[in-house]
This record gives sequence, structure tokens and C-alpha cells, in this order.
Amino acid sequence: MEEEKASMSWTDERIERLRQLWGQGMSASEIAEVLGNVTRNAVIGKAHRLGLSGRPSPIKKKPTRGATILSLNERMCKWPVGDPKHADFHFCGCPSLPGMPYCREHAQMAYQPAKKRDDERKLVMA
DNA sequence: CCCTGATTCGC
DNA sequence: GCGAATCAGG
Repeated sequence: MEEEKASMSWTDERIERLRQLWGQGMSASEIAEVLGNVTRNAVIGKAHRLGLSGRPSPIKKKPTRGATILSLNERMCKWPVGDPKHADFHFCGCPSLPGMPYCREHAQMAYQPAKKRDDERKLVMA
């Protein structure tokens, strides 16, 4: 059994896990969760220091609009952008999540209104 | 409102 | 080198 030390440092094993999970497309928060005792900030910070990052959202920037229905793949985000009757209509084309026809941002958009199911207690929100 | 990563800045 | 805080965007 691996014990958690009070002083957690980035060992080769954890860095290895970080690289793998990050390369697999896991978000910083997910990696932080699976690693344990680390926040998403720590994961991002270490990832950046390692020379990683850049894989997921480099703050969203897709000047490429070659993504048409003919070039759509299963792993491409199928989110319609613009007017379907316009010539500049295109799809997001961002890497979609497993089992999800949309990428993170668009999946969140689609899931936002389709959530909430609390029996009691529901404050917060101002 | 939620989320994401990028960067900065103090330790 | 480390990570929280902050920043920037969807």
C-alpha cells in the first residue's frame, strides 16, 4: 500500500502518471483527483513546468474552418457554428469526449440545462 | 452559473 | 521548484 506522506513532492512515478493522464486527454482537475492530494493548479503548474500543456485548450483558438460534415470524424465536436444557410457555417471540430458528440465547452453547454435534480436544499445563487 | 488551462507571484 | 491566486476564455 502506498502511504501518503505529509510532504508530497513530484516523484518520477507521479510525474509519469501526470504525463500519461494529461496525454490521454484528462483535464487537470481529473488528474489532480486521481493523483490525490493535489489541486488542479498544482497539476497545471507542474505540467507547465515539465514542458507539457498545449494539448487541451490553449484558450480556444480555431481559425480553421475546414471542418465540414464531410470532414467530421467521430472524435470531432459536432457543434454547429454560425448559420446553416451561410457559407461560413462550420462545426467546432475540437476533440470530443468519449461518448459525447461535443467537446468540453459544448458538452457543458448542452448539459447545463439538462441537469439539477435535488430533492431538498437549494439555495446558493444570487 | 459551470467549466477549462495559462500565467503570475510569493514562498 | 512548488502551488495558490489570479487571469483569460468558452
